[in-house]
Amino acid sequence: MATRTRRTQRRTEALSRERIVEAAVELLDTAGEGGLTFRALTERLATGPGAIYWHVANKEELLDAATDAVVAAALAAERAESAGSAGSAGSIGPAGAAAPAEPTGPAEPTVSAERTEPAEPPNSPQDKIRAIAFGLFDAMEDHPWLPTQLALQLSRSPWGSVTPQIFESIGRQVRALGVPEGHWFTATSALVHYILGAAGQNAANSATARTLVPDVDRAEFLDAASKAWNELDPDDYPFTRAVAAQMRDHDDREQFLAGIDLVLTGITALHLPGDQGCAPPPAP
Amino acid sequence: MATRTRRTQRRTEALSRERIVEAAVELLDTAGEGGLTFRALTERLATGPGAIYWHVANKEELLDAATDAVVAAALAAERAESAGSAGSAGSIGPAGAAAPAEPTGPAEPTVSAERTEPAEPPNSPQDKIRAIAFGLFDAMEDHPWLPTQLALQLSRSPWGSVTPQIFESIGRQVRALGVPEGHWFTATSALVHYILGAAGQNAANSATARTLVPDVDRAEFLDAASKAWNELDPDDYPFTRAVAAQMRDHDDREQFLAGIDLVLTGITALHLPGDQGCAPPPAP
DNA sequence: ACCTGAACACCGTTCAAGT
DNA sequence: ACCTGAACACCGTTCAAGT
Repeated sequence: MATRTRRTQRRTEALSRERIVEAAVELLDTAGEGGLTFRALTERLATGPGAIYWHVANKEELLDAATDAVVAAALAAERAESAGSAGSAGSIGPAGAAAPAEPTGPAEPTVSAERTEPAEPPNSPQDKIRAIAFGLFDAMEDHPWLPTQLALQLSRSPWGSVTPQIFESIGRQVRALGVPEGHWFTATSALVHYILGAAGQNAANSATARTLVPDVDRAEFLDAASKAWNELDPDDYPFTRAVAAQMRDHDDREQFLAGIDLVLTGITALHLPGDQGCAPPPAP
Repeated sequence: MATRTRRTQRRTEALSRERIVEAAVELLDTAGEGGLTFRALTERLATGPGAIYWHVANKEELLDAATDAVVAAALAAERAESAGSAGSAGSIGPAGAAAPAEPTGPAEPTVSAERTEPAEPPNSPQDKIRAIAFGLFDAMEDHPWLPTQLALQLSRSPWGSVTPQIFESIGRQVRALGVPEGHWFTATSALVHYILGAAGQNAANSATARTLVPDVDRAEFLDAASKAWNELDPDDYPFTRAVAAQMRDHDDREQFLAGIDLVLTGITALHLPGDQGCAPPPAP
């Protein structure tokens, strides 16, 4: 709905891997995962399949490149936080996905009561981790195909090109946190897994909501999902049913943030026993 | 390599959804994700495609059912921990995947030094969470296609049939942990995301190792992957390079366990301030 | 109700041929 | 070096027809 620029591509501008990947991303955004076809691609680029195969080995590589580009843009946007230059973000990723200005700040602490953020220094490693996480979170909402492709690529070649990007971004902040080197891998892995999993799940919620009833608010969808959970067998699913209401009423970004803070707490509590070690003490 | 039973299927035994799903799992285990084809399936079951379509709506539903069955078997095996009955596990899942006896116990605490497990009561909620996690971990190693399909289904319909299964298993233990109800959803989500992500990544490592050089030990693969990380641009990937060695030498199960304990620590520290609140205090 | 199997539409990929 | 486009092999799915 958002992407409208550059329709009816003119046959000028020589073909290039970059242009192909760009077209692939637009096609994925517009027509969904099933919409990316070599035929659709050749039409949009006004060429034959052979031309595309000269720049790209196969469809898998094309999908990887598209995933790579979108993730890189999301991470670059976050990196340009306090600095002014937008880096190499531009072009790829529609709408405000790569907007370097404000990282769409985490939902304000509307939290019920108990968790009173203990006045962390702004721009702390924790803050930066949250910003990176929300950058990926937003990218997945803008590109509904991203979670799936990310998961596919992670399953296919876990040490491929995307993982190091995300790993590096988060890992630097884990290091800045003061975590001893022996625990870098574990701590970073935990954060990355949570972020990708939770952000992906949330994006899937939005996507499903959009698909089921294009115009409906996702709140209505969550309501329906919550009802579905409520109709599970009470003997087999007591917990899931009990949590159904909670799921319906939750705010995505708040929930996502709470999960990140949970992992962060685990990291600091387990690996930084000197610092202050424990949970943020309830303000006195 | 393991599955050998019931080859050259006889055309007796009426077709059923269950038999189709079973054949699909075997085909996936044997021939990989690309090997599951309606043509291969009809051959194996000695029917036509129409017969399959009478029992199953389409390929997507078939893949979902296969995923469902394997996950259910893994969770059932864990549930039969202290009890004797194996439940409805049987049949599906080759080799020792669904063996109800010992949950392949988490790697013994070979931990370097500092983390001295504070003598948790055996069969504690923590222990059960670890057992469930390792059950899924093992299932993913036995069925290399499982992480991918799990991720696909999660992206496709996050509140589908598999999620509640896993969510319920973990969630019950989160409740047993004493987490206040308001935090059930966050805590359970964090655990599930970490477990699926980390187990999947590990399974992908093993799978890639097997694919690249069928006979090589996965240690050699990790060595190669570690070298690949070491060849990344030192300016762009200082952290990832620094962690490469650590990745090479790690023990999967130990690393996986450490991550679970990290999230568990976060949960208890953040949500159980009364209990003892903090990280396992170094034994006096 | 359950199964058969030929047929259809579509897809990724190749390759001899052009410039 | 880069592009064309017809052709190939294969796949998921359908459906009229059988029992």
